[in-house]
Amino acid sequence: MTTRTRAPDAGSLPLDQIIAGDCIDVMNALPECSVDLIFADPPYNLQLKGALHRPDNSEVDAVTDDWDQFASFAAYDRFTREWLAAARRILKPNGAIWVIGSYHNIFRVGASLQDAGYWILNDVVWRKSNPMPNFRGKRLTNAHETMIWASKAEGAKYTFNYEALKALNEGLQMRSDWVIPICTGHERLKNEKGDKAHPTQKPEALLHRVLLGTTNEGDVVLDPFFGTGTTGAVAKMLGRHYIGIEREADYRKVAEKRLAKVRKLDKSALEITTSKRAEPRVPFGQLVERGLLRPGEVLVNQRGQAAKVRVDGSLVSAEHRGSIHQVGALLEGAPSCNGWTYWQFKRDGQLIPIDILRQQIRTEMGKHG
Amino acid sequence: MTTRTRAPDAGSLPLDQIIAGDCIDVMNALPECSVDLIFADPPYNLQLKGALHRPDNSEVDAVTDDWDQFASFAAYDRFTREWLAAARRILKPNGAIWVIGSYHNIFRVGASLQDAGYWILNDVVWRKSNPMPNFRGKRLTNAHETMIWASKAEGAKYTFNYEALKALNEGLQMRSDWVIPICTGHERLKNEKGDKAHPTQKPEALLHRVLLGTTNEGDVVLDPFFGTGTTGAVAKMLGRHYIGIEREADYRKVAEKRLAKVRKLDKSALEITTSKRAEPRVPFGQLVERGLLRPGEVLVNQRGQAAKVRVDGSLVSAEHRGSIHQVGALLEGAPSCNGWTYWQFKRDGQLIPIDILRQQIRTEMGKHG
DNA sequence: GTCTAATCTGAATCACGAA
DNA sequence: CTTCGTGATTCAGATTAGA
Repeated sequence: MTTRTRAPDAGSLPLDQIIAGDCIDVMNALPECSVDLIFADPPYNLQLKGALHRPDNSEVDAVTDDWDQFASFAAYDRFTREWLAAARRILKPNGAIWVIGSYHNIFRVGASLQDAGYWILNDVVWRKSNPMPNFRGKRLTNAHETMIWASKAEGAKYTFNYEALKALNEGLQMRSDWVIPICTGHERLKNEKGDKAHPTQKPEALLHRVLLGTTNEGDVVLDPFFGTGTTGAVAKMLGRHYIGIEREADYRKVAEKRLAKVRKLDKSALEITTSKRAEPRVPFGQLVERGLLRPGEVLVNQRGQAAKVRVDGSLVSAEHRGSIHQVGALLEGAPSCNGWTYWQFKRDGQLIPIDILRQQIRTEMGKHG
Repeated sequence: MTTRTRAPDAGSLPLDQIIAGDCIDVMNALPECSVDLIFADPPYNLQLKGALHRPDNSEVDAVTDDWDQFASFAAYDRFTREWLAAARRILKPNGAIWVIGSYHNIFRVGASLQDAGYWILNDVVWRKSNPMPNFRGKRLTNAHETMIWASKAEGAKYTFNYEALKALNEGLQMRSDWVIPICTGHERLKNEKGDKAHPTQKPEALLHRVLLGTTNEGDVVLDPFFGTGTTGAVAKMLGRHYIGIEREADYRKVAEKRLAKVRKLDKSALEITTSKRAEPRVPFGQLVERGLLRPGEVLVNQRGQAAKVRVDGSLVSAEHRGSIHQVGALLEGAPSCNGWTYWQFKRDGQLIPIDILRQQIRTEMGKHG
């Protein structure tokens, strides 16, 4: 494995290498119809303004790198259309592309994909199990990113390993929403100073699922925004060839080092057993939203004390207000209380524990909560 | 409640009604800057080809209605830009919009929203607990739809009931991924023949969360693609005004019947948990004026550092002077500090947070109007 | 060493009213 | 329009420090 310092001659394919340079120039120098899959994590164009502090006054280390700065939506669109066109030229007729983004850029990317002639197969939601909260309480926690999976054209015979993904999902068809933690801990690459080497390193689990599901062993996977090489690392591990393109020398250096350590897995090791998930948490408010309890309805405890359900899923008793757990604890003078087993509601003259309703919701959610 | 057969005169706002007609014409006839929220479920432009059968050979009842047919992406974009512009004109400056869609149309809608000057606040994923499987095994189960929440412009003061949504999620910040079942069972409206009255009826739980989180009681909510009136039903229940626009007489008829049955929830059920931000401001000096704290009295922080209260409500420590917030920030070397939660005073040997005194004043203010 | 508590951090379009 | 002061606001998980 070596890093090339200039684009390769047309006709040859620089397998398992990182190529230095602008991805549009480099892709334009590669032979057409030669690549099986492209995975792209382009700049998101975040348009951040001032600094942001956590409630404890620490400062959030935001993405303020030059490569994420664009003068306007029009400039971002131009850039997007150019790299998407270059990518489409080098894709084999039955090749496919994945692009990941957030609400800042993904709508522009998706529209440009369609305009360029790609055919969208699915959009996939990466649901983060541990996202950064919204510290100021001004919006919803931005807890997901979106990936678009598209074939080169309508009617193309793209690769889809249906059974492999089904096995990965405990025998159930793989859905379009994937729960995966963000990249932290040992997996997160550090530079010499001990800081994160790249501000937006993606988890290997994400690429694992993408490559397992939409490429075959020996396929060529190209990543035009290679960064620290997650795509290459997972490709190598899974026995796929990779081609990385990266402008920044610092990122290339980290990626080279990373890739040198990766070994291809043997087939038996690729089969993973997934641990059984804990029962999904059901917020009490969902019973109200779903009409299982009416706002204004009265719950009672064992001693006959009553509390009224409010429209936001909080309770009000004669003296207290709060969650089902808080009001229960206050009525009992206890430090805590499991509201699910504490409260009952009335149906047809019968008192029924509200936990019955939670079980009902969990059944509906199946394994996908 | 009556159905109007033509657009209303400019200047008047037809509250709690369903208006017959094309949504662009009708919106253009409404007064500008008059609506608090728009919820839109536009045609998805599904581009379905042949019939689809389940493994048991039964046929899937697909969306093949005329209103979902567009000649091209360009035609769909034209339509989208027009209704988004009409919608933006009638929005109040601090109004907001929600649009729901799937990967077929949502990228075009999102890009058009941004181009029209709307400012995206979040994209929200509706994760279906019970989606239709992919019968052919050719793609991932399409298990979600995407909603975009956007303000009329960057910097606008949109409505966001942070604490109410947090309560609905049992005390945790509401995330951008919502697990809600699709609309089935008794909630799913049927026509005279017993078939579903509308092919894409949305669940009330979805609208419950949207309206609770981003409107206030008495707000005006407009739905330009009203269908069978889910937006109106939830709005009425939650004490919001609705305006529905719908072209198809069959849908209007079903919606009229549905809305006639809906009752507004009673006042106590409608109360939501509110943010401290909404509470009246209490200057620290009032504690001194009212004799809750004596001038000369000493406050201490967690680390035992002291500061003396002066007659004008300012503090003096060994090295700093200023407001409770300024002295706290200086002692911590922090960019800011909430003095109310930072300082404590002593009573009967006990250390008590000064915020208790502010709450006391607020309670008194409440009693006196 | 072992268990517990404190600390740190992640693609973030993150305040607002008075003067 | 800008400037200024008040004061509201976080979840999961990994790592480090302490008992």
